[in-house]
Amino acid sequence: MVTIYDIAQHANVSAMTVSKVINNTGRISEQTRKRVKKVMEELNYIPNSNARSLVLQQTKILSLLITDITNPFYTSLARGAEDTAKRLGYRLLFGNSDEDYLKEQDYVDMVLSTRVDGVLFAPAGDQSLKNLEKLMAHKIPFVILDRAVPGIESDIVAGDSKEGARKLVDYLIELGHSRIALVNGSLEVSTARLRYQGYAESLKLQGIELDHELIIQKSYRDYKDGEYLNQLLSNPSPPTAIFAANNFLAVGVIRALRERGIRVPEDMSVVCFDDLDLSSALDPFLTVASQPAYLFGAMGMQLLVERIQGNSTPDIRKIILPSDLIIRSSAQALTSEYV
Amino acid sequence: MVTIYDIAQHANVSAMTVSKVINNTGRISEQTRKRVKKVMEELNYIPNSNARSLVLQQTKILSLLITDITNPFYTSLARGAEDTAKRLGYRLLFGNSDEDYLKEQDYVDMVLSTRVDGVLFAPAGDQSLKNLEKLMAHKIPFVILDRAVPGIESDIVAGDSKEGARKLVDYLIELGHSRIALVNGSLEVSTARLRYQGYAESLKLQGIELDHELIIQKSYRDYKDGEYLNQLLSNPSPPTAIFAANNFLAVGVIRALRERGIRVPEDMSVVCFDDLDLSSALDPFLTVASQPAYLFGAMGMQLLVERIQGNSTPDIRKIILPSDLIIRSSAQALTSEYV
DNA sequence: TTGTAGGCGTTATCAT
DNA sequence: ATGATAACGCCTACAA
Repeated sequence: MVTIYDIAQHANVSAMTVSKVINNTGRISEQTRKRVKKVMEELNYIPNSNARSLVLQQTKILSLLITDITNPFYTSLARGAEDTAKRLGYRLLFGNSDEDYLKEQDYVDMVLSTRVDGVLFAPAGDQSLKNLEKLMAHKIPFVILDRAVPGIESDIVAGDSKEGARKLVDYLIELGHSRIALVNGSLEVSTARLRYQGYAESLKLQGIELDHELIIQKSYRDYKDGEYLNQLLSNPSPPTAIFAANNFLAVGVIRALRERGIRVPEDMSVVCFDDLDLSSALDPFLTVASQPAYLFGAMGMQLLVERIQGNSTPDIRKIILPSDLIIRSSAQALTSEYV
Repeated sequence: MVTIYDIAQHANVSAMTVSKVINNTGRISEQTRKRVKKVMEELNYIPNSNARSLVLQQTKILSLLITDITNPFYTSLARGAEDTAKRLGYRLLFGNSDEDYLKEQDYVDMVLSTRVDGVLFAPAGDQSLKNLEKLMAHKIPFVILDRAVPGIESDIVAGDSKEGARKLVDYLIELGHSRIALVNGSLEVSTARLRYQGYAESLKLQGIELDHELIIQKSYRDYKDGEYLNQLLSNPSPPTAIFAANNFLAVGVIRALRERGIRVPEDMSVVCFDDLDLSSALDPFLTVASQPAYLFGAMGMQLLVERIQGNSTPDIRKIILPSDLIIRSSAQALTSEYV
């Protein structure tokens, strides 16, 4: 491998001079600068950033931890993070936790050994607490994305889950629904709790009693199996609408409904959190509370880098991004016969 | 930061002994091993992989370069790559080229300075040649994904684009279509060329003359604007079916058709390469040639690591993965009135 | 079984 | 304007 010494030798200067040319630091004559640059070209020299990291005590590597790149929400988020990282001169290390805080832990160890300059962290859930604490113990700056973790005070970019849920449920109520089921993520996850709260508040404000029989807990990733629908449907007074707490769950719900011969929205209205991007472009069907996923990543990355580079320690910043109610056709007014 | 020396000191041994404990190398008494491990725990020691990389001359970092993580095809591919990399003990550096070989070049430079052990490379197109050559010049092993690049002989995992295209067009012909348009990617990209060839061959075998007026060139990413449809539709003998060379293009085609009040499949049949995953789960609409995207990533990663770790230099391996014709409802038989 | 010396490629500091 | 030296944290080779 060609090193800085090779360049130095070929250019008849010291390694130090080469280093200065590379980093535009210190004073060197235009003449030698030219000569050195020429040699670097000829020898195809590329500085070894590991060696650099070692002495500089910074890697210019950031890491992005999400639960599943396969979910369009995180996919856009990742894109925002990557674009911004690149723009700011950072490389991006990447990992999926699969909503599993143990996988997350492995990843945190990886990240620590890499000595990344910071982490963009979309936690699996409350159990991520110890993983985050580990990061703190090692003084690795991080910004939390999407899900707050009780016990952790840090910069965060999240959506307004409660408000979004409220909009969705309000909308269903406007359409005349009162038996509204909630297919939710695990309550170990802040967004699921908030979406539940929004759901409950909305019902309460409209004077609709909350029926725990209409509430299902899943993991955000468990969308294949629609078994839980049986519980909902066998209810003496079954729901006429379902609020799915995220896009995956909604897809699962709709598929399961169709398997049972239940049409959406004719027989059952369905709404959810998070959009489906391409799907929605193809077929504007799902009524959703859409979150600006790209911004989550982009702003999170921005905050992270600011914190890393900030000489002072500014106050903790919490950015709450609103969601948009996008009304399409998966929910419809309850026809009088059902009322 | 706590280093190997701190551990050594606290455990009353030399740094070397600690190193041996960490790497399970050389012989050390169970007693000191225990003691050292205990100290490492207490001090929260995590080895610095940069320092390690420097002396070992390997980083245990691989990189994945794709054109757009936002495309479900690459998203699944990325997932396969990540899972496999993790399983094999590698970290993954990540980048989007946006079908732009200049962005790709930036990324290659990044990758070189990181001294990654290898690269999983989904090229933007034929112009990626020089980027690949740069990798070769620096002796960085790589595996090409999805798109072959003329002039480069390397391990590759790709789909059978020609065959897939043929299946799709054969299917359309079976349905009675003969005026079949092709909305293709740039011919600077191997898959676009092969899909064109498959299209042409299929037509020829069925005795249908190829009409260049029915062929559109786009970039695989240009799917927003449906302007090109006008050319197709104003044809004196307009197409009754459209073969879109990838999922993005298909979405663009369908949206543009709908904007013009043209129904799919009633007024126009549409098929394409690559599936839409979640979309298709929600609404099995598009008839596609589906490629095993996850496998592209997983197998590619496997090949890459084998090449990196392989003591010998085995022959170049070319893996061609078949695509599946998935018949749904976006294409239908041509009714007699149009024949 | 354990330790010493030297080096991986770079840069900060301080001379010259 | 340029260079010598030491250091970043770790590991290989060799010695004890």
